Amino acid sequence: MDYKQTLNLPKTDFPMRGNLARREPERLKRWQAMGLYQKIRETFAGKPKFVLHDGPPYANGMIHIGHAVNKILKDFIVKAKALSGFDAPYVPGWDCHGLPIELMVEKKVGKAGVKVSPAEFRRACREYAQSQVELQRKDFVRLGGVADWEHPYLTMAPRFEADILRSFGKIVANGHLSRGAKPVYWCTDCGSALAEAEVEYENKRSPAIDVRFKAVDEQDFLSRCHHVPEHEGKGPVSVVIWTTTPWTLPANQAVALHPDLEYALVQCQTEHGPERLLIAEGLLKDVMDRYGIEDYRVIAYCRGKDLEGVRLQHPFYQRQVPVILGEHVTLEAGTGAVHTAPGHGQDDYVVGQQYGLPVENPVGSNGCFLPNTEYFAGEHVFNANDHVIEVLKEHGALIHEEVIEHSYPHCWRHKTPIIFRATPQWFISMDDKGLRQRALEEIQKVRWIPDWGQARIEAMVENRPDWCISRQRNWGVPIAVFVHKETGELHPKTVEIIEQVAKRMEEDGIDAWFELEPAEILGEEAEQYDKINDILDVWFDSGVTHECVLRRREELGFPADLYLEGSDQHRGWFQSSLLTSVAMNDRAPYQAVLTHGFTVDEKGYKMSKSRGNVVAPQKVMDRLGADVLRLWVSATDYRGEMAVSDEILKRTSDVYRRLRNTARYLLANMAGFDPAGHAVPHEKMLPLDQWAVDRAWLLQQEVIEAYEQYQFHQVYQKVHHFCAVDMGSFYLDVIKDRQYTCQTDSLARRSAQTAMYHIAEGLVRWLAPILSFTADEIWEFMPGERAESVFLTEWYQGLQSLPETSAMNREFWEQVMAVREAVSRELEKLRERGGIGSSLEAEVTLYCQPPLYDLLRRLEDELRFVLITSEARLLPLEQAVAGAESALELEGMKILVAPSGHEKCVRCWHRRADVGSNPQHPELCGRCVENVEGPGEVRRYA
RNA sequence: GGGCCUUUAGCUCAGACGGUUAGAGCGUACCCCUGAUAAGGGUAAGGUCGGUGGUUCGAGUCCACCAAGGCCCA
Repeated sequence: MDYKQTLNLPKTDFPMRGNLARREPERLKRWQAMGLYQKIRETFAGKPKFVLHDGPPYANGMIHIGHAVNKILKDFIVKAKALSGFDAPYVPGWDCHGLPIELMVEKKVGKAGVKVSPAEFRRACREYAQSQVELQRKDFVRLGGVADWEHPYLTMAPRFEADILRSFGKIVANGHLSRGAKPVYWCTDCGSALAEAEVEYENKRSPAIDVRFKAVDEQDFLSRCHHVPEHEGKGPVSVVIWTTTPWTLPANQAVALHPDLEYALVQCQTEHGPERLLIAEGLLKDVMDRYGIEDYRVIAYCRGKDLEGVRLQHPFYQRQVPVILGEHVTLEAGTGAVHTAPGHGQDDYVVGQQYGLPVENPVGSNGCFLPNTEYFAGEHVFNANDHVIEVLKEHGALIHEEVIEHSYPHCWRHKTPIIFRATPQWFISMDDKGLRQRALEEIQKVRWIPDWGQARIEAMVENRPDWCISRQRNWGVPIAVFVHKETGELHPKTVEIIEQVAKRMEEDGIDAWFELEPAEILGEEAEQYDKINDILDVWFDSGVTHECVLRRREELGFPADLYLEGSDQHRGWFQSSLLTSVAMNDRAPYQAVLTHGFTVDEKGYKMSKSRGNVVAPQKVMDRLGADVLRLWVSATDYRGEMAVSDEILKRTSDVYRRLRNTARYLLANMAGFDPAGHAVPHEKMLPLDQWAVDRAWLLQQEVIEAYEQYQFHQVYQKVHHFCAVDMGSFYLDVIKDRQYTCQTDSLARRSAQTAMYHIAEGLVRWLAPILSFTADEIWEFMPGERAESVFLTEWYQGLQSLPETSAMNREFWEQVMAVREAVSRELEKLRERGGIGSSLEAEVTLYCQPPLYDLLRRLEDELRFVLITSEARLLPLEQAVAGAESALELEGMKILVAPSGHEKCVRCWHRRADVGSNPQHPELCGRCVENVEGPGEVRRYA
């Protein structure tokens, strides 16, 4: 007789292999067809809200793995929050304006205003951005995130553009706007500013000159130095600067020294007679060699900081300039003293801001000095170099001149050298209305994850200069203001005008401003005003999504519960959002900010094309599936760098298979199980099954806690450990016999099935945020009535804990497992000796002292099922025979294992003395006979 | 060059208050099973905690410096 038919073997259609690359896209279609996102919204309507606000990726190029990490982490949170009973909407967005898109479009259609009209150019930008959004959306959707992909926010939507402008208007109304000047790359041939990306570095020959700046008050100067005894010296005292751009000297406002560098005052003889020159000590020899001076002597020393504030005479203008301090001063070249013209250099500008130096710019847009520039009016700056040198000579200020070749920025278009030129710009002032102070206060109130994020953004906000928000570009939201032609003041009704323009922009987008006739708004006043054509920095666009998205979308709300981006956004979006929100709302736009690290390769190096270590998310999804990618994200502690490599993904796939197979085995054992009719009440379940549910109950607390703390790698570790150890290695292995051999509808079997059912209900939800595709697939195979998708449910409430007072409580099973391990070790030894193969071929005798003896006694004759041996005898330790091995790590126990001498029951594979005792069933053991045609075996414990 | 951060077995992670032979899972090796089978079970071997120097009776765990990486600046 084929007794196999009398067994309850596992059976399921749930595939063992995920086949994710093929199956995931099918499931995506189903989600889309059923309107999953909408269904989730409806299901959770009315629950407390949790708003995770999506930071917009820039709409340019294919998504890389960093994008994937970011979106997947967000999805974990949104899904876990739903399971915890929150209404957690997620509206994705894209950042659509800005220079990178302009540059891409320039390549295609040419420069705005040159080959195409600005209006056409903007149209082309809009089309390009839209195409990039589609490209990226496709990949984002593939990742499996639940989001309102049909209705994302785009910063280039007309309504959005209008709201950006309105946000700007609020900031103006609150008095944070200021106008100033700032040096930018400037091509005198283009007659316009260049972006950094439009600058190329090439070699150029330039004059390199050394110039004296005489001390106005020599006594003051000398009193700050440490003198070498008996060398007072004589002649004028000067600080010497070195520059390769003589033409910037008319705009000089200061001389910068490094605060901590050592400077030497040198007595020497020049064509002007005896004099004293200040040079950085570390460059002294080089400088003297350059000047050809052999006879010199140091007569005093000082640190740069000793001279702060000393007044110097400008070399040819009738004005004095201060000595200032800057960390940017180096000993790489020159004299260690840096001529500072804030209107003509980035460093100079920054340090000039700190000292409140004027940002003077005597150079016109064509590169010629303005008419009121003494000596040089009308001359082009590069031609003026010689003239400047002449004037310096006339004033006795030139010490040395030569010509050098060096790397110098050039216009990528004209290939001509460019200059730094201060131009009028708009700023959000950090201090005029206390924005910096208020922002710092708001930072305190936000929860930063990890907590060092707070120190990081604090330092940045403390030190940042005013935010320059204007750009002289085409693809962006206009700074829609009018400035009085003579006074330079904003129109008194600027705030109202902005709202009028915003209304027009709701219909026509940004073109509404560029095509606006000023008279339409200003009437007769139009004559007196200039219409500003600058656009806003794109960081402003994304920085006001709290206004344009959170406040505009009904399902969201201000402030957000969470912003979540890469750690680079402390300087970027977190800060731009904070500053605009404080400027507009006087509070931070978020309650909490979470940052993740960047992806690196297995050696910890950043990913780059040149290194060839780039891992493309598309490839991972095509080869291994989005769920494996998601599992990798969950497994990695995102607080530091996140390493990816083939091996790491391989390991991740291994874990995936383990999780999948655990779920599959649970499903396979629930074949024919209907929870409504077959579920066993908790108190009637066998103690071992109660224990298994208890493990799940405990784990669920930890899983929920880990999700709440955004510690996804803990979820990963714990759930995996549960599947591999608690379930695979112990519980599921032990209950096989009971599952397979007991009667189909017996309590023994239904009890285990009930446990597996509860465990599966828990497991499918723990996995859902991470293995979204797989969990939803498992969901479909689960028995019982249930919602359409796992994402429409909350945490499973059917798990119960095991009472501490139970005779077989947690501690009891812990001991049993320790015994089991000890027995396993002995069985392994026996196996190595060739004594047995399967553990069912063995019999084991345990010689124990109390309390272990009493503990194991409780299992009665079911101990053998826990040990998966054909016999398990329990005897007092005193009766231990020779050959019984002491159990390691277990007090008072000896173990004797031996091959069973009995026949193997063909049905349950146990070797029992009673095999064949029933002539009707000569191949069966006693309990199998009972299970096959009797009332069925009774199990009480395991 | 500066600010912030990371560095524990091949991989991913644990390691309050400094204190027994540094843990887990995976992977690996070997064995078993063939009624989870492109599955499942067992046993074992792998770290001295990036490096150096301190504090301490005692440090992966505190301090200093260095190294290799990362983000953001310059």
